[in-house]
Amino acid sequence: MKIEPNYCEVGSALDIIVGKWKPLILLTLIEKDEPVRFNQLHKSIPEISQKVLTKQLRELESENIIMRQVFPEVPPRVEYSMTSYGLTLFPILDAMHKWGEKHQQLKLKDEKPHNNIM
Amino acid sequence: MKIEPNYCEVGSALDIIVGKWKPLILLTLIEKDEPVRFNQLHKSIPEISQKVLTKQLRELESENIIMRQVFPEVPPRVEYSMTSYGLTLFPILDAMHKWGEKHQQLKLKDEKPHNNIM
DNA sequence: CTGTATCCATTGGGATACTG
DNA sequence: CAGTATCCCAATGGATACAG
Repeated sequence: MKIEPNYCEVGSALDIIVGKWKPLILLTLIEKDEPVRFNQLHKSIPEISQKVLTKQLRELESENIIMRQVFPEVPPRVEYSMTSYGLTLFPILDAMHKWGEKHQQLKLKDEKPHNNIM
Repeated sequence: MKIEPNYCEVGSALDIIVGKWKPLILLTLIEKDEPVRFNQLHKSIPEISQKVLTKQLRELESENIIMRQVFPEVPPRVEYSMTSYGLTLFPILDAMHKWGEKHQQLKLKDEKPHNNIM
């Protein structure tokens, strides 16, 4: 284990990923593997409000994790996609995903069968 | 890439790690590799207030990521250590650390040499 | 030494309505 | 379609003082 807390860089990755919907946004973009329109993104994650979706996209964009392409058409079209730099985050997302899967399964296993009356 | 956004578990890992000082706390405990007293922890991370340190420790403990051992002595002694479950987070922290290192170095490279007058 | 208890400022995110 | 603009709330974290 060669991690030096006093020279810790974990924060920089975390800062980028953290945001209630950012992992989901990133995973969606990674999975589709092609530019995705704003509205598609919103449909993939309906629980998020437009304001927040826009904000998190802007933040990811400003970190150069995702790309925003505007097509001067009517109606307007804006497409988002991962940058190659953004894709370097994949090992992190993947590690978290794998961990989460296991963790979540354990949680489910621990749950009592729902045979309680009432 | 086998990540399904609609069945996304990334959040569960993230929820545990997120907290302004949690990564640092975890890395410290992992690095020392032995029980660490509250005060030692505080000295390792002096910028954190007692209140917040306590709170983040409590949260990690309630997720079973770290262990809290109280020794009924005077003056009181309380030692914290990683649980074996907590250690399963290591691949995630490690992935983030490696990414951060690279990322940070790039940032440093991009900086201008500080030879500007004033 | 290892905490609580208060009080406070900032932020993140949600609901809703409006716009080019 | 792809956003802004407001208003609002809850949660996070910081400063400080106190306690067993």
